[in-house]
Amino acid sequence: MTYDRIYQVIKQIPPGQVATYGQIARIVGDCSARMVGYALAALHDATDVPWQRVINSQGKISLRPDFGAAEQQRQLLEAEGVSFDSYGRIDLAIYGWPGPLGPW
DNA sequence: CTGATGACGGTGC
DNA sequence: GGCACCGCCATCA
Repeated sequence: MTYDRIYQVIKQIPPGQVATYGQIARIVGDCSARMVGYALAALHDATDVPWQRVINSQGKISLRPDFGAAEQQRQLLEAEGVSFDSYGRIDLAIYGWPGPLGPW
């Protein structure tokens, strides 16, 4: 699985923190954020990957509300202590994942 | 094998 | 700050 690399990085995201697609792509070594997004799109409900902690550079959920996953994602993050603003965005300056090794 | 598509990012206007 | 275009690579028809 080519996405395994991406999943491994996402699994390293600690609770209460979120990471952007670009962040993941950068850590993995692949600059193509699309791969990260597509990797998550291939996920299923029963997965060990905390996909809810992966958001776009805007700090928002890219998923359309059609699937209802966005709502689930928001609830999961709120349960971890991540706060959403009135725009439904996350403050990356606070909850942004610094990286697997710490402050980058 | 070719073409189109997709949970995006960055840059330019 | 928002919108348009390009690139990037795996997957599907």
